[in-house]
Amino acid sequence: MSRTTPAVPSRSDAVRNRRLLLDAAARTFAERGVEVSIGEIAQCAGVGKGTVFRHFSSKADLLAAIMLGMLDELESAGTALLEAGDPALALRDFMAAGVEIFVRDRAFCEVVGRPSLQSEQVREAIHRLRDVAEELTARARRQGAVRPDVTGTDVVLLLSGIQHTAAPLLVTEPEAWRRYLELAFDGITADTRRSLPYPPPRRLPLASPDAQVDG
Amino acid sequence: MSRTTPAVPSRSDAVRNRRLLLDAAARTFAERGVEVSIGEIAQCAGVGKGTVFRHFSSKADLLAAIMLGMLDELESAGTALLEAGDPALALRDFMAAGVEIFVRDRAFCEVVGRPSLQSEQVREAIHRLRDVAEELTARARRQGAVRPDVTGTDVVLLLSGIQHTAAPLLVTEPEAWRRYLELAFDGITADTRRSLPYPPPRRLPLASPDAQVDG
DNA sequence: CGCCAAACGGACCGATCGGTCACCTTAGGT
DNA sequence: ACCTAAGGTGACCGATCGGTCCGTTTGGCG
Repeated sequence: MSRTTPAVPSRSDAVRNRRLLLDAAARTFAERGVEVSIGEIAQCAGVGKGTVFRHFSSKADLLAAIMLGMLDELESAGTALLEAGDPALALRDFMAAGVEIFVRDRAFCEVVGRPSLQSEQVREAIHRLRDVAEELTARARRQGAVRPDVTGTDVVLLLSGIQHTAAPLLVTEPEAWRRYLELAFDGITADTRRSLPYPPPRRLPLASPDAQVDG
Repeated sequence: MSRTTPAVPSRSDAVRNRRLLLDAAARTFAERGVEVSIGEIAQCAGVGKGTVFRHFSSKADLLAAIMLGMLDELESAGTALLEAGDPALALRDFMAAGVEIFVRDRAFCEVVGRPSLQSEQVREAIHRLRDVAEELTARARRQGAVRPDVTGTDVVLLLSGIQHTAAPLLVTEPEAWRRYLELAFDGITADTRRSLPYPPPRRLPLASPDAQVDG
């Protein structure tokens, strides 16, 4: 039973500020994860902290609004791909679109990976996404392109797994996830064996030297 | 330049409390991640909060001590497997051991996945682990068991990826990671195709209904 | 036993966070 | 131009955290 503030206000300054807030929050959450403070988001949007809570009843509410937007977007992409000619390629494209969202958005990873951060609506959106993945997978399976025991749930779960595989490389090799998507896809498909499309990373990148525990 | 308190104190109560603290911290970190408070760890160990900081100069120091222990353990397991008869099986067993650590320890996942939580020693331990994985992989590759362009870095990165793939299923199906380990291993190996050893999950588990953002 | 350095413990500090509220500004209809 | 309700704002609150400090306890040696 999440308390949601009225969808879109009427006054012009209110709609403008709501837009600014959503943009700022999306950017900030994506870059630094769910731990960014409301104050920082407000400052980034150029409004006062109180304004945030006028538009969103809580931080979780703001976060959910943004997560829902991306989940719906991915679901739409998946639905569109159901009409594509090549079922296997469609499934692969869907997975690529999914991993790209994970890669670009740190908060997205955290929310998907931690159920305690998920509102009821987010959970429902994830399940809808699973359903679309199920259809895409079934279509590819009927064509014999994927192993018979691979499900849409597998596919959705793999999105997060692929992102986390490539995560340590993101700073130095932002496209490395393509390598692991290919590897996972090769694990999913039956007999297609081709060389990986991305060169192997030479080393684990040494990240920033600070070792703080706090956020 | 991490400030580390003297390894092991002399007085009997001090050694006992240090042991209690390490055990309590390992358990608590494993179950609830790096965000557990020092106060809670102290209470769980049956000592005062000040005692924690007598033994470890900071929370990061305590965390690093525990992470180092597990990293060293895994490295030893990998080194031992270098002597095993079947190189491919040895690599697979190493990966299984690695994923099991990830699965059992939430803080371990968080530290490996977030460089800002890694002390210099932890980073070094991860690199040593990478080296061992490299040797294991090279051995399997020489035997023709893995694709020629798969590296030890790939293997280490996949450990985290596999864990995160199975993470949402952990509550209902604690052994599900074996399915994704097999899938990843099939992606790594050349032509070995066998049916997955774990049945596909029927649904995404619906987790606890709370949606708090705070720790 | 008696002593004292080492260890213990918890009140305390400063910082930070999400969220509230009472006061002020302003959009926009008349 | 004016009025009013909706919107904006930042000081403020309570909770929590990592870390400190100093008065108290205790292990173990002479």
